[in-house]
Amino acid sequence: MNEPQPAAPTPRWRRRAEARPEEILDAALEEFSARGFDAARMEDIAKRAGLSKAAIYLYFPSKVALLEALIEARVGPLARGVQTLSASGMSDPLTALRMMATMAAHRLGEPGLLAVPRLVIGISGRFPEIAKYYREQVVEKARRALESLIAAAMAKGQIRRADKNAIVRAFIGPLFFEAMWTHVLGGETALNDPQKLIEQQFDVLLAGLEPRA
Amino acid sequence: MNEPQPAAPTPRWRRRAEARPEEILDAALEEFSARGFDAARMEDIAKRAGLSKAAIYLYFPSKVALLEALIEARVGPLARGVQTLSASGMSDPLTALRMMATMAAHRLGEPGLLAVPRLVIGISGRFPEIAKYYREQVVEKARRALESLIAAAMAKGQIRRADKNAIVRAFIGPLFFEAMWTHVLGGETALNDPQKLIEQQFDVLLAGLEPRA
Amino acid sequence: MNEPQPAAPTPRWRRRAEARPEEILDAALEEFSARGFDAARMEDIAKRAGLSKAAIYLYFPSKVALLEALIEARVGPLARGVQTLSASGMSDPLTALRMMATMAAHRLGEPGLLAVPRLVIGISGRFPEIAKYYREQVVEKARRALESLIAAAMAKGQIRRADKNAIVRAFIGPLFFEAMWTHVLGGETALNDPQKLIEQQFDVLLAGLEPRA
Amino acid sequence: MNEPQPAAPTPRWRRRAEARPEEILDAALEEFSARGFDAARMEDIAKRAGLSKAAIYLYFPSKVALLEALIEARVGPLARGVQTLSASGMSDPLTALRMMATMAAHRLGEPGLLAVPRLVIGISGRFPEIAKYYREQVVEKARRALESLIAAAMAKGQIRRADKNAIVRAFIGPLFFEAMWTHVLGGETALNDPQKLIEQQFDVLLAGLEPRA
DNA sequence: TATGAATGAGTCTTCATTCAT
DNA sequence: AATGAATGAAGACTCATTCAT
Repeated sequence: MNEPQPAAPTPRWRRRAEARPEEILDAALEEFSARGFDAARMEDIAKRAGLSKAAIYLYFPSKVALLEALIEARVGPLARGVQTLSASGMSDPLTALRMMATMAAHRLGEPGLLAVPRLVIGISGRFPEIAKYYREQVVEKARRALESLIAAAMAKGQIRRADKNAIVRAFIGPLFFEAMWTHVLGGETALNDPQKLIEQQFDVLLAGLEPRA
Repeated sequence: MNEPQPAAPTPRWRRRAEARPEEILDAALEEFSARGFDAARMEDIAKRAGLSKAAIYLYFPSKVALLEALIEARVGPLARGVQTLSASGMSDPLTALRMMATMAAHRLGEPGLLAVPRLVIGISGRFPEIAKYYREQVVEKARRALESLIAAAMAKGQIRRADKNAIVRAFIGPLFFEAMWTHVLGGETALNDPQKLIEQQFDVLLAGLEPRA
Repeated sequence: MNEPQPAAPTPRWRRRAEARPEEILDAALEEFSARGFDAARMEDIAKRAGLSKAAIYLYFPSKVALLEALIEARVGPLARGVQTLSASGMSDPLTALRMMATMAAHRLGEPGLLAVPRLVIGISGRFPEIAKYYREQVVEKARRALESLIAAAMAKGQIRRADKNAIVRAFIGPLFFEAMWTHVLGGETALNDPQKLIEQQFDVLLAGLEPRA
Repeated sequence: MNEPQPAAPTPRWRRRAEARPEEILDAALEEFSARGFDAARMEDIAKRAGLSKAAIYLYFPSKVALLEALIEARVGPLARGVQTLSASGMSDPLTALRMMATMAAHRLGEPGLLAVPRLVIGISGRFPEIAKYYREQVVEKARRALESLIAAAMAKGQIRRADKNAIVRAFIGPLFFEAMWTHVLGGETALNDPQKLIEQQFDVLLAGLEPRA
């Protein structure tokens, strides 16, 4: 008796249980975003995740731990995405850059796009470690990835030589600013037509980077 | 005898009392920045301002009111500064823009430069009204001021015609990003030589805006 | 085997939890009575109820809510009692009145008899709504019940016709005054022999109401 | 120059100053009545009396002292009034009683009539001493005065012999109840026609006290 | 006499966290 | 795995009272 459950069909409730941490993180992100880390209440997170307050502690030992897990969970995919993208674009870096910008522009419409960065900014005073972690794992990686593309583009003569660092900033900065403006400060602008937005932006940037005659 | 009391002596304690609100706001900004609005304790703010907890309530009726007063107090000068600057630069807009960029770059080194914006970002979820206020009073105004300068530069043929909105973003975005990177996320980069930083940046931007032959 | 669990065991702690609100109300009444609503401390109420301060808030959302719940809880039974009593005495109203007076006289000895009315009087300035509620639910109802009995007694010729309102006052007033005198102002008088007290009182009253020849 | 102000007319400000304590007591009574002793704020009392918070402490050393002074100030006249009244009515006690009832009935309309008693009731739990003082100085004295009158009326054969204590209660009780009902609990009744009210009441009472044939 | 400024002590209320079941 | 109940610790806010002027 008590034979091994053949091929372990993973009863539904178990799958649920396994999904729990993820659900909790989602709920936490929403609450943290809406209220800020300190004002967010564990009880609300629990309710949103469909659990009791106490149940969260079965998965995360504390509120801070929940925050850390949340950041970590959101950081991985992002970082990987950026790297894959840049790696795969090495053959034609300029096109790759343009595609990335286009993708970014399209995603600018998504609410919640900046949820994590905004959260990180909000807590950066209280948890510098987390801010540092985020910088290293996301911003720095993205920066490096972009730098590689730019370096490649220069090497191929697609753009003229200039300070790579400045170019990275010129590339990310405006997008970041636009996103902040829209999603954090509540402004409503050029986003109606993201495609146009990014073209204009890229125009200006690329015009400045055209290989000189 | 009984000469006119020269310029009203104003007993020391009174001057003190009049200076209080400002001292409190300073203390509040420091605490809010360090801990975030919710985690900051009124008692710490009071201590930092050299008062008792209760005394703060003689000047501000609540923690939120303190926050609002703080934002408001910091917003006025900033907005005014930007407008003055842009107004006075209308005769030679391109030079004005370059000067503004230079000034900004130099101030990038100041810690606390982003204290208010960071704070605003942190509370934007909980107090959208404040975020909106900041956007309208600071960011929007700055944006418009820059736009005027840019329009003037175009009109004078100093730079080629292009989407003004995009140019504004291209101007502000990189600086904002750099500041965020440095002061909020704890990165340490090009700031060693702000002069160089801004030159590179401006180079890239202006190259793209050179009037076409 | 496995007989039906007789009458659902309900673990002790659960029964405890269910009894909590009542225990808290008792404790609250005692503290409110002893100190007055404003001077009473939630912590003392909690201690008296055998809970932590915070636990009270699991059952009542605020101090005022606790007060309201308390009044409401004490009002129901009282009102019902009065009405039952008067209804059941309709066949011989005079006797019923005498019985009610006797009962009242006997209860005059109980300390805490006036706890709720005194509390209501004390807060009537600050919470007129509660005072009104108490008047309508208790005093008014009692008044009406007595009036019915008196009307019935008149109809039956047990007492002479006179202003019913005046008779009600003549009936309640002295008892109320005596109770106030004793329990609130700390006087100590005729209460030693409540039976005698009420007889004298009733004598005077009834003599005035004897049907005229 | 600077001659002696002839006959010291007591400069106006001084008279004001002398009137201060009384003004403060008035203000205190109003605030205490409206909010209850504990909820009343010294600042509000001061404002109502036209002084600064701190100035009150020039006249009364503490909030409790203010309360005590208030009670004491209101008690004196009342007690004296009652005694004068009863003393002067000894020649025709029954008429005196009727007059007193009439006066009481007329004053029933005054809001604030019960302000002090209500206040005393409200604080009786916290300051039994004050309650006792009020009982002894006011209620007890009134009681005794009434008892004298009643005794005199009996001696003169104006009313039949009965328990004096009961008669006093029968006399005061209904009036007290009516006043409480109206001014404290917010009911609105027979007060429209106080003359009628008291006649009915007296009718019932006196009918029971008519000398038996 | 009078007051604006200041504060210490206290109270309500909240919330992350624990625990018995 | 899950939760209803409970609490300790903490923080915003209030207010009687004091003091320098």
